[in-house]
Amino acid sequence: MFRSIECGEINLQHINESVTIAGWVHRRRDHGGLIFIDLRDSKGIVQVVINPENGTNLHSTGESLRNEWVVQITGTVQARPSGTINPEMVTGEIEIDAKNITILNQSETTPFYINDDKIEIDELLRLKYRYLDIRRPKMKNALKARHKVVKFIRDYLSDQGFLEIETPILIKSTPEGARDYLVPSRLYPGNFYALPQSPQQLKQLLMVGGIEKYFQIARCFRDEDLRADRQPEHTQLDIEMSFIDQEDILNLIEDLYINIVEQLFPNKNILNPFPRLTYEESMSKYGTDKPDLRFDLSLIDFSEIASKTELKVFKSTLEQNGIIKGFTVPGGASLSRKKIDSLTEFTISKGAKGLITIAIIDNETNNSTDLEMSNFKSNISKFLTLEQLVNISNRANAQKGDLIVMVAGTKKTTNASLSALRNKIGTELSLADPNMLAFAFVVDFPLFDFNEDENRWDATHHPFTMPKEEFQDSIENDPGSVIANCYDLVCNGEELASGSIRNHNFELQSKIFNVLGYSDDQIDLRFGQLVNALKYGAPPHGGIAPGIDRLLMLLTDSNNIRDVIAFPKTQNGIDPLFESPGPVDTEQLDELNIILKDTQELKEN
RNA sequence: GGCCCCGUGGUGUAGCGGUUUAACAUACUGGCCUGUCAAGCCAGAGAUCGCCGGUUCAAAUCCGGUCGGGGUCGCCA
Repeated sequence: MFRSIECGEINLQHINESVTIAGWVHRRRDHGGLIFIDLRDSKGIVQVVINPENGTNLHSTGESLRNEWVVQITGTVQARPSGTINPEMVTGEIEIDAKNITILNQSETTPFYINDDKIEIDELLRLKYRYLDIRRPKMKNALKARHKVVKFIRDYLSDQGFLEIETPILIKSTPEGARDYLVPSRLYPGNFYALPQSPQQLKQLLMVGGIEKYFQIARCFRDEDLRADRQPEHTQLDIEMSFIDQEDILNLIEDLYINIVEQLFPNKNILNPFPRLTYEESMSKYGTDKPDLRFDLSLIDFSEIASKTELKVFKSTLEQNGIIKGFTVPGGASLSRKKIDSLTEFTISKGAKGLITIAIIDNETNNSTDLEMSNFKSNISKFLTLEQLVNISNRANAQKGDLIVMVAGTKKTTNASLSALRNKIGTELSLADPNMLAFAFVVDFPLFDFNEDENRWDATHHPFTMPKEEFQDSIENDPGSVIANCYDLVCNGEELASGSIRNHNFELQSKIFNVLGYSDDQIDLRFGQLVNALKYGAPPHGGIAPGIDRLLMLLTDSNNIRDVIAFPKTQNGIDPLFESPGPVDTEQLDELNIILKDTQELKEN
């Protein structure tokens, strides 16, 4: 027996018991006589006292100990003398009177503090020594939380009759959407496997296979540029069900997520039930399909009022089919000139041409509720009449002391920049309750998206999404108008899940492929297996795929995805611990029939 | 590929043209110390300031390039 109990579990009930514990030296306090060791294992920390009266050898071993050495200690649990109880520690009422210490392993001085995670360490260093980083409470807690969530999901779905089924990691490249990671085939020179971007087609094939309720904690691979919330391999809860409609899936996810939060993260608040808004509503009210609903600041369309002014910006925007939108920042009139400038700069960086601001000053010269010219401080006030300014503030529902911000431009950039500005202001004015998880469903996405660059229709979600029944006749003659049985789960401005009801009918699926401009050969090459399967009694089915990493980010208050992944990659796709990707032996390449381009040439490209 | 921010002892920061032999905290090494818990006190070692080039009498400090990290736009069905 290596140990009889774990450090964090010892309490007053164990007084006078002899225990053997093992762990890492978290901290050492050497008083010359008494030596205190805080010993840490995965369950917690306990104080060990090394008393010189218990033997010279024991004491000199105690003196030699250093942080992060691994030791096994046998001793007696005793109550701490009065006045020395540490209320900050879970085990602060007791300590271990050491009788024997065995050094199991020594440690070099670690490259960063293990026993203090208040100091932010350079992330590259943390990743290079990830095994040490994981010893720190923040990472350990994130990984524990992750385990709990995944276990909860497995139990929950399993109880409801879902089967967890693994799908291959080596599949075929279906060049569309994200860039595939490729794996060369040894047995078939010149041919490649691809790592799945998601098990999409496989889970639909499982439905044709009669599984009816499938899930998987699935790894998904996409060779695209990374962000704070994106990794080249991320984990999805992949779900697919047969004989269900959209409501069944939304209800399932809503209930699952409410239970995860309520049972595992009771300090978090949620909106119950989850608000549902259509894509159209979300875009018009928040300028995005993944709104942060922890605060209001909803967008207002000023195009109508703007059309009645002589302001050049407004006129030219409207002439070019653009829009004028904005929102009211409560109390924003007191923001400094410098602050306003930085918000303007931010908005421009998100694609806007500029930012119009109208502050409604609460001045002493005008005590009445009626506003006069002196109440308006704005970069456009000299181009507008008092009546127009009052109309705008009425439309914006703005009071004295508030600030109205506006952007004029194309629908796309106006919404995008205002949405980003809304999030920024929400954060900076602390409008969002940090313990709130504002889950919401966004539904009724368009089926197709016009790709201006390539002058063709793209699938908004993916090509297997089913259009709503009432739009099925317009698929070919008015693709842009077609609304899909497609839905997202969003939370605090993050997209957490995406799903749809799929086409189980071969003819309908073919029509959609036609609109997307696929030739029969392309359909056969990329989707042949799925399209064929639809011909053999495919049941009505649909599903959803929530991102596990992003959910964990929100649940653990992490601000990037790497903090909830044990061994993540940097923004450039590097693993600093393994130094991957790395070169391979010529023999390995030979077996794969691969010849590298000249290294000089590789560098230049 | 574009834009923005960052790079100074092991770690986290300060210094932002000239008494700086680059400062502080902490970690580290040694000594003292029997009730600490971020133990304390004393002493010591440790960075040519990511790299290259330029401006200057003088560069950690200014400029250009480059490498690395982060954020973001493009991209991510």
